Amino acid sequence: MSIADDIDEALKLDNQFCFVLYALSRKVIAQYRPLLDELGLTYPQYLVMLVLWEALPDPQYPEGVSVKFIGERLMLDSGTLTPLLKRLEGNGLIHRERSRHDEREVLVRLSLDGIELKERARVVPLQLLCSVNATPNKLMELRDQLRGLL
Amino acid sequence: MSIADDIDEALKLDNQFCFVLYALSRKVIAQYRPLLDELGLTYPQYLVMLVLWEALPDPQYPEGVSVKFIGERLMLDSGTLTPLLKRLEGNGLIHRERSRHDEREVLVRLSLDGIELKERARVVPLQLLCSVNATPNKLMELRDQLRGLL
DNA sequence: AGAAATTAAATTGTGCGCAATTTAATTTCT
DNA sequence: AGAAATTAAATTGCGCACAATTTAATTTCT
Repeated sequence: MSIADDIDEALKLDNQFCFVLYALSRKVIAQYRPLLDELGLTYPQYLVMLVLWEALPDPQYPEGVSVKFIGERLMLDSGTLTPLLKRLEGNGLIHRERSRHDEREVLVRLSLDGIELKERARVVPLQLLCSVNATPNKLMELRDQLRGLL
Repeated sequence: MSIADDIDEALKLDNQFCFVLYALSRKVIAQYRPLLDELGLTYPQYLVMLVLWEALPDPQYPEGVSVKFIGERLMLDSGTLTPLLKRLEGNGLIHRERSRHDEREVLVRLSLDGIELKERARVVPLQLLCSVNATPNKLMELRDQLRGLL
């Protein structure tokens, strides 16, 4: 087995870590789709709602959280988030307004509908678990290993 | 710890397997970007080239491979592939033409530039490995575990 | 205080992904 | 053979991702 052969092997699709990651990520998101359709959310919108449901009860953010805050949690920039947040606002799930303390920031808060949606979203994680071909413990173990690469 | 608390835990961003998958997939693709920029390819275009470099020397496909074949390897449909292949054709890396045997099919072949590009792409897998924070063996192990979920 | 640098969002433009539909060719029935 | 069903790509439309730029507000220097 020569070095040239090693390089040829590395160029094969099935040997590529990143392709498996890319394909599996799309596959699992596809498994979320029917569940999130019920809530009227896309997967990235669902992630934003998770951030808001988790942070906004916290008295640390009485006026809402900034776009920057959401972007840091999800590793997304304003080019992705601004139009996404406008859609969530258009669907009545959130409010957006400029911060009074720092006019550069836009603060995002949940609307009543947005707060209520959390109850309907509670079934999603367990439902999804059923459609994945692995035990919860195995998934947690894999999750922790993958997180180490982030 | 009540069941309601378990559900609240499951709704937290950091506990979600899928978010880690989604974020890591984007992060690793971002690490490919500077390398692929050198080749004038996006990551999905690189994957198509990998399929072609791997399949087209095979005498089983003397006339090229169909869009369907590429789509099955990459788990992508014609809605994604048709415009992507048109861009690769526009950049002179591939040829596309209707099959004579079955006019429904479009056969994709490598151009001379497309064949030559493989030599320049040979450095990519090793270069990428250097930018990932894990040993090759660890990555192979993770890859095999993730592939089990595909 | 006033210029320069930094920061937060928004905007613009390109390229995916994917659902849904359309078009055209081939295969399967009867 | 001819209708019906199936198949392969293409097309249409929407929503991300992300690079690059712009706009406006705040902070840092001197």
